[in-house]
Amino acid sequence: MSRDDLSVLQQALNNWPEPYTRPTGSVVSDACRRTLDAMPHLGTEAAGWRDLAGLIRQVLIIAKVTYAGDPALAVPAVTPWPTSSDWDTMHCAVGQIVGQRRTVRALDWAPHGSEEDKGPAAELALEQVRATYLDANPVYADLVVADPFWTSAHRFDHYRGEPQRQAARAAVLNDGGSLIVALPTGRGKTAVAWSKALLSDRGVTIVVVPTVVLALDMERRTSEEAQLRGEELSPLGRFAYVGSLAPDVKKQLRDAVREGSQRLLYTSPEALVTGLAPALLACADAGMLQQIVIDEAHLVDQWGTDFRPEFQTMPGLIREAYGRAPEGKKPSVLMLSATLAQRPIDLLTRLFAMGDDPVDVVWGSEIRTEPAYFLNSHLDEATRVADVLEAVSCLPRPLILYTTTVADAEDWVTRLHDAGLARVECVTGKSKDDDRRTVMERWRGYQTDGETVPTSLDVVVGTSAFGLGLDMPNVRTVVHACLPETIDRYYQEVGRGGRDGRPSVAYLCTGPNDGRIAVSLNDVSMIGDELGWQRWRRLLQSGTKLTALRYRVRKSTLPPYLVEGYGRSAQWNVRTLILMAQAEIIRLRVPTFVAEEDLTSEAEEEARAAFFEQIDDFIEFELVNGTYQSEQGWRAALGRVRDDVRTAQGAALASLHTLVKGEQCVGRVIARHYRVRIDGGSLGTSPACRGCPACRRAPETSPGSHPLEPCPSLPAPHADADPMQSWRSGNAFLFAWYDEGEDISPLLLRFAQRQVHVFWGASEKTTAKLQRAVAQSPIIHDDPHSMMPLIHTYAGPVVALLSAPEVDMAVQDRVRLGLPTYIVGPKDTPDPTKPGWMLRDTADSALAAASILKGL
DNA sequence: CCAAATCGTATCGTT
Repeated sequence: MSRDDLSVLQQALNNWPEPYTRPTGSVVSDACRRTLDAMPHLGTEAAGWRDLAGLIRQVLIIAKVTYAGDPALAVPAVTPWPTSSDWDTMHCAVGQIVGQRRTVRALDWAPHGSEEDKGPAAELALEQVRATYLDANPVYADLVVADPFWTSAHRFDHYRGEPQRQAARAAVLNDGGSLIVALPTGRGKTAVAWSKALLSDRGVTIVVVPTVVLALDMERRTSEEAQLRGEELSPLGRFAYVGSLAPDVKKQLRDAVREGSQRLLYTSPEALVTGLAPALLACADAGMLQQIVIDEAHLVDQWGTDFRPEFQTMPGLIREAYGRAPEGKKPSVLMLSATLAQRPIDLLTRLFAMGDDPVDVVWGSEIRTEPAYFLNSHLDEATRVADVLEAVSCLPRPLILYTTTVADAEDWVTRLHDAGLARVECVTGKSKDDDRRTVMERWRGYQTDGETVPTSLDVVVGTSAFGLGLDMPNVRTVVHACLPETIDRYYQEVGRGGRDGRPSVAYLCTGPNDGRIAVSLNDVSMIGDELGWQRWRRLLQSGTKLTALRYRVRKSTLPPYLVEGYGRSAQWNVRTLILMAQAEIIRLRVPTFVAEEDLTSEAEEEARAAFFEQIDDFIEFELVNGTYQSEQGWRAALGRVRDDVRTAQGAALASLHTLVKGEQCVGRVIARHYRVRIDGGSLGTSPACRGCPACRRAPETSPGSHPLEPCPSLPAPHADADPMQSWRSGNAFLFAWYDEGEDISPLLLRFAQRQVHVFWGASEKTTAKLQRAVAQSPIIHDDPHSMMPLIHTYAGPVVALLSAPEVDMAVQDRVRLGLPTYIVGPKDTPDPTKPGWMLRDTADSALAAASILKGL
């Protein structure tokens, strides 16, 4: 990708200050392209000497690591180009000035941290930074062959690895249950979320995303997909329901959801529980609500508790929809995230359990292998500033500089400008939507519509506002000039680098005041015992009891200790109820209008009008059990929730302090945070580390950057999941035998039609044919040669096709475990457990294929 | 008093 870097760039340098056009067909790196984009603006507001020096340095190192040798470029030695001492600070060596030019060579440089400046650790540090410049595409592990349903839904021939395969299977097999899927970024979770919708020809899938930008981005992708398949997935051709839409468009979208013709719709939690709620319920009533997807599901915990409560009132609406949907047409709930730790898993498991079934988890969690970590902590702010400036100057672009506060981000932009870096902009929560979009386009060098534009930014300084849904694969460096308040935030921000699978650098450089800011942000504001109890009593007293366990209360209810309502009081009531829902004292529900009996139609109309007038102020819940009555029990339960939150938050900050010390491997500390326990089982995340201070000091102890790929197991189907059960007459297996030469495809088809999804031992051609025949029912091809064939573990029904008159070991094991199995084999298959006997004579359930076909 | 973002609907009926 960098073949012509040096010749092209040298030409451009020779031409300067005259404009230069790169020959068509030349192949240059991203860094070279950026240099060419910057050069005409050198000396103006748009490009400074340090921008050019940083980019030229990057081009030289790319050439060095890609082709070896010690390449040089002849660079103008006149203002505004860097002076000799400027090049020095940029870790570049210069030659004598000849004819107003001098040669420049790049020297290796790595952020210096706790490891020795010399010796093997320092050498490793340089090597790990060098790897970031290597201009070569990563070698991916073998692709996994697609299941027939995956090909049918998406036309993909392969999965992006084992975790995606298991996630996709679980999502499509999920029938009215709640499922949490941990899948790393870049493993194609969008396709996983779409499968159910694209496989069927009816039903509505609502995808809840945290921001409008994401909703619009996904709308674009969905439109493209719909166009490509020539299918109408929305009567309006719209897929995002956001506040800024015109009222009539919103109405049409609601109507489309109501009648079930909107196949896919992206929206926010707020819109879901307000504007869309009635349409959603009507859709569920009609049995057309197929699936609700919660994208970035960790935010239910991270944002739901004290920032955007709708993330946690949302399950109330979903539960309502679930309850109303006819039996057999219950909506499935799919929660997706790349970064799930114990606390969010616990919370999602509690809040999103519908009906009596527990929430299932498919654990494909992986640690990113791209970053090499560098750490440094300064006791003095001035040295930190100098250190960060050096890192931002010398590390490869595109680069993100994270701070915690908005003021720091803005200060850094000024500081970098003053230092000669002009291709720098800032994105914080204060930035306007337009500005954010412009920054992305100028930084990436192409617009949302794919149109290429010149790059005019290499560095973005941001707070945590910069990142959600960030679509930029080739970020090479992430620098933190702060101490993030949780390891989740740190890991998420580090993970913005190296999305293309190529190495990146993560440099965490803390200063003296960072600890204080981190602690204050780490503290989640929750209502206390005393005030909470008073609020709860008052809510209950002034509320309406709707049924034995169900209440409607008003958010605006004032607690006894307040005489005047200020805006925040209502918020605290909601927070109190949210905390109680976390404590499982109550379950939140959505306010619904129920007409009283024996009312005249006018009176009912009036009641309805009054209800909708106040609906914003209403919140409904049901009591999970009677413990609310005891103040002691209430306090204890809420205390536990608060403790849980505080403990989790505290641990998430403590992990970061552990990191900063540099004594433990960064990859291991992160992996440890993403290890969870559920139902007594433990779900681990394999540690991985391309490099960090601890591993550089003791490389022999490093977990290395090739972790085991996870192969999550599929959840067991919930009750009554085998519609063929009667054919096994209570036994684990049915033996369906056929005569020599008999065509068994009608039998397999019958199994598929009766909702058996997993086929083992059949050829890919056979299962693909089955999928075409049943179309909407997912067919899973269980490959005997895959890492973990389903036949060994899957607790749902499996059709096992014998290739010879002989029961394979895997099938025997399955039968021994008592797992539901339909063995299809030749008539003369012997019983492996009774020498001399035929299976058709010994099996409790054995039938000829022909008689099964007749009976079905 | 340190960061993060979103949002306003609805209606009838019965084996």
